[in-house]
Amino acid sequence: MYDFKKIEEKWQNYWEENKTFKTDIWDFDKPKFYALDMFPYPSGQGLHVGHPEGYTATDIVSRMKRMQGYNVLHPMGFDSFGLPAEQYAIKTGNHPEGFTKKNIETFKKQLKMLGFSFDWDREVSTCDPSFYKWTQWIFKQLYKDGYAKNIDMPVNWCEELGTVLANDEVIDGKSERGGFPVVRKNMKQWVIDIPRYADRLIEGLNELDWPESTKEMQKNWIGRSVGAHVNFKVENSSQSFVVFTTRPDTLFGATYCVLSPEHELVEKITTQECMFQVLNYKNECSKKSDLERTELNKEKTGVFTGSYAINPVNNKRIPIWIADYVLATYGTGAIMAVPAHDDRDYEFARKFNLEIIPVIESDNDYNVSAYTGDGVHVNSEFLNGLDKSCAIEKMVDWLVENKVGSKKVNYRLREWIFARQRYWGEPIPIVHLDNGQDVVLDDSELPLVLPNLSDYSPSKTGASPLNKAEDWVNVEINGIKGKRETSTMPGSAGSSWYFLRYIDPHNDKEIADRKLIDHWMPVDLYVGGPEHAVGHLLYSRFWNNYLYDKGYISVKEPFYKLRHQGMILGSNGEKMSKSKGNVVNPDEMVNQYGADSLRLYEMFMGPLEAAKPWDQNGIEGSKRFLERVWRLYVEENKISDKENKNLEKIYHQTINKVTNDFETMNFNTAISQMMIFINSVYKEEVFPKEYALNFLKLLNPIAPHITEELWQFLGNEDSIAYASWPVCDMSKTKDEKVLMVVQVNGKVRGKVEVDVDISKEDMKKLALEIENVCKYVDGKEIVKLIAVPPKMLNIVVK
RNA sequence: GCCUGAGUGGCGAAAUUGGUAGACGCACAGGACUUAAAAUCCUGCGGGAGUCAAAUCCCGUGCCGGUUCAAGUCCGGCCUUAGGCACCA
Repeated sequence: MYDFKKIEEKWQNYWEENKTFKTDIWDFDKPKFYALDMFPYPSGQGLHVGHPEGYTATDIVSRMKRMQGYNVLHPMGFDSFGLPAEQYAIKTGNHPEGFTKKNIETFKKQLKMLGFSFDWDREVSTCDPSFYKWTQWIFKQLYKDGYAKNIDMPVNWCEELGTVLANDEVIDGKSERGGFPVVRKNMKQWVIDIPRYADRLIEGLNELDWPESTKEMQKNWIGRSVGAHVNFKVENSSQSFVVFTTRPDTLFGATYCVLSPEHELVEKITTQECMFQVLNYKNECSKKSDLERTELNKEKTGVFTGSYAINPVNNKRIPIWIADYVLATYGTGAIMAVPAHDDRDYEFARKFNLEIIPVIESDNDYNVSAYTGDGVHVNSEFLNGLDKSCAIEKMVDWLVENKVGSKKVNYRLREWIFARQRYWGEPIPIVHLDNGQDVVLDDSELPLVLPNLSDYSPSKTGASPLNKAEDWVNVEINGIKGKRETSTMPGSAGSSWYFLRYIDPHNDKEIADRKLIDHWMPVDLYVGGPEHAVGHLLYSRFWNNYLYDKGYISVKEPFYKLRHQGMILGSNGEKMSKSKGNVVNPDEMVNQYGADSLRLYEMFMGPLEAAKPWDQNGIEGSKRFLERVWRLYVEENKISDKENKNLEKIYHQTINKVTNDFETMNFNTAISQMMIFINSVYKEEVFPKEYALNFLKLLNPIAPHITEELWQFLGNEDSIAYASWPVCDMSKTKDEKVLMVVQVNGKVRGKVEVDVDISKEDMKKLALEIENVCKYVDGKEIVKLIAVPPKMLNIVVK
């Protein structure tokens, strides 16, 4: 009987005791393979069934690579700073560390129960001071190089959470965690200047084996757009402002300008008569949250400043408005409006009766809409007759010549807001001295460890809970008093470089030994959810590129090959949630069917990246297959030293398909091939021992416990984990006879078994011996014969 | 609105370069074994026509059209759906 409980416990203990999966990190003789999972946040709920999906995928590849002679680094750790632990602390008054540690223990137990071949000696945890020492150290480098800055800026403020949020933590104007409203607020903030790496981060994508959709998402998130700056003078004033436009060629069609309400010039240029309404409008806008701004996006609003700008290209006098459809944070916070060729400007112009001048030829009705298509320029003096790209080029030349503008690239990507007003995060190693200077801590003072608190709750004013630790906050450096920075780093800090730490997790001199980094980076395979497509994966790439530039790493890009696992849905096809009662618990599944069955089922469900509904019968079917394998080996008495020619072909085909499918991560089809193989063996009297042994190796990456047990049952003393991967003899995968399909005019009319090396003439001859084929050919003229020897012959008749 | 994917039996899904659509599994039905049940094994399983049974024929990969001897696969135009972005000038 297949007693999975006994078997799984036995082998998990064996692996642990023998340190079977410990990586010999300094062994550079074998080729290396670094297989990485996105490490989990150790929540109080424990693992859900989605976790083992991605982890099994990397585990399969890792186990195969080990058998193929690679030195494999396959680590696991915990992204352990974060909000739930902090909220637990606020509620109970207990330190979040205890809660986090307990959760990590639960996670580890669950991960071990699933039989993953992690090297647990390399475990890292981002909240561990010996780890965050180096997070702080990297921050320090960024600070010294001017990438980390403490500046006054509008931020996403969440009142409920009492902290600022990064752009990717705000969804539809609400916080990603909790769904609380988020407003814009000006605050002194730590930011990291990621836009300076924007071009690098776009270019780097080219060399990566990543899903195209993820690359596309990153490109869109960075949002590079090429255009021009144009300088507009304010009439009867010494003031001027710069606008950013991607369409400098439409400058002759600019009929007004718009400044964002937050633009610094607004008060300076507004006339006395307009001042009241302008200030009023400004005030209204400042009160709007992001959510309201997007909700109100149906109707454009704005007010006239009373002033006029001079269009540099034709000295035309055009009104200056302010409107919140122009964003303060993008470009220069000011635009030239070309209502004839831009939908937003058109809408605004129609509402406020502003002039619309077409400068691109079309038969568009400007009473109905703007024309945003391409065409030849008109009403544009020296641009008339030119197409878009020529006109842009010529206009930019003109702007430069006349010193009123220049070419300019803008990015949608904003600075990375790198501070949270929270307790449970890495302290920022900065002291603000009373003399106004900021000082970064000396390396010898790292890690700067979090102080204990009795009350972890944030203050409503936005001050970090760390302010309450007065002994910790107040310091003196060289006789000058000062206060420590009290905001902490965001969750994405530690996760932006943890993959480097696995390489040398106990090193207290540097991030990791340089020789080890050189050997082991980049990560060869990285698997995680698509929800990290922009946040984590962009930040990590940025830090890695930066550390490369600093000479600490030898590769620019950290993750060579990336794959996402799709979400496992409830059996009703909806997202699993407690309220819907469709949650599947992995502990229960392991308890009922075993880890091997769960792993097998999750890999058999469908393509890794697809969203798939859970089917309770499916996991039973997977267990049934493992039981079938078990009986074949233990009860059927077919295994012997005899040969069996009948199995030769399918055996080699199976090695070939499983190896290729594991490599390309098509696990579902690899499994179906193994099922086909086992079905064939059942039909035979003799199962050659060599085949039996090698099949276990193929199945081992997916179902490691049962295969270890059967491996031992067949007389082996060592673990199967390092047995050499079977090699396929391609010459034996070919058939001698194949089924030839005979078509007449593209429709299948007959089938006949033929030799693989059949000639075209013989194909025709055999085809015309088939009665049903003759029925369609007789009495007609054969126009053409299309042969794909030996598989298919199509007879075209008239 | 824009950018990515995806749409194939009752269900999850297969299908190198265009070349037998539905492998493998689930569910279901019938049978064998059993006093009986479970387990296991065998058989069938897209729809329709046809037949005692078969042979055989027609239709069928979201919809409409096209290219081709041949289209799930390529091209054009839609529809639906998932994810991402969204007043980014």
